[in-house]
Amino acid sequence: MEDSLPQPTESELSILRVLWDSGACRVREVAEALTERRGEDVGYTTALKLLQIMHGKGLVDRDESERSHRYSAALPQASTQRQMLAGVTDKLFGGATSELVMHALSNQPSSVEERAQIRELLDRLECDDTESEGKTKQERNKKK
Amino acid sequence: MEDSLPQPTESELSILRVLWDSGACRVREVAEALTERRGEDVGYTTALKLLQIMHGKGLVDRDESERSHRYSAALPQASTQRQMLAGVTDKLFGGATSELVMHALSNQPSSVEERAQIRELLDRLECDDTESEGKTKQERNKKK
DNA sequence: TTGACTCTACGAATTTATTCGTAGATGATA
DNA sequence: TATCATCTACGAATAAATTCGTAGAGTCAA
Repeated sequence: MEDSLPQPTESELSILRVLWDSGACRVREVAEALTERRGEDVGYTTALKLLQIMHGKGLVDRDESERSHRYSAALPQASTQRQMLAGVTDKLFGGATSELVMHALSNQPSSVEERAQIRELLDRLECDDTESEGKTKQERNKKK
Repeated sequence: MEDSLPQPTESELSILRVLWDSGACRVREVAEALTERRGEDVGYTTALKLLQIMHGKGLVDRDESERSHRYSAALPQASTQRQMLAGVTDKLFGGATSELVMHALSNQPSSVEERAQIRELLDRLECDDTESEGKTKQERNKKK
């Protein structure tokens, strides 16, 4: 257990990205950021309504201590990325992470530095596997 | 240019997966496969309607030579995976492929063999970069 | 040729997501 | 106090995705 909130919709995700980038925001700031990021105007009440819905779902926290409320993402970016990425891996690759990874690498350009970083991570993962020799993968992944 | 069809919706994607796995299918087969894959019953006419819509969008081809039509995916699986993965990379990681890759690897277990395969791919990509030394990345990626 | 069965087509109900207008409260200020 | 700007709340219009019912045609066999 850790999150288990509803998956954000497309628009909700774009709002979360604003909040992750900028920290707690007022409605006006969110509406302006959205307007800037898409080319198109996003009305004030549109942003407000979305934030209210997201608050209802628990996706954002709300600080009501001032008249203009401040909203912030309820979950850290990494945790949402993980949850949604797992969904994509399932829906698009039948759960095969390595397929997803290889597709991503083959189809989108990467720099030498990025690849080096990925190799490092792979090495670290190799280590983890070695350390826990003798345990099954299930045991290793058990959280508690 | 290569595909440029509308992105399949969630249900449409689940139908495409049936077609990719099984090749050309009749409506009945699709409906049954869907019913099996989700735990829940998917009505015959539901599958039919979806396939008709997808045919309208160009997502599937239809062979009408027999009374019960046969549907097949219009695009290969890999090409759809690439297109949708690019979308996810944008929406979830602001376009940073390497971030997506590292998240995927850190958060979902992988086997030694899979990691070896990924390293191989990374090496191959390294080669490509070396071969085209002196050219800018843009030049290298230019298609024609 | 009648009846049971299966198929396509299509309209329509339902659900979910998105956008926006309006009402009423609050606060600053002339 | 009257006016203006800004805020929240909320209903409702719109759009998109999903599900299903029914009509009508083709096929087969008794």
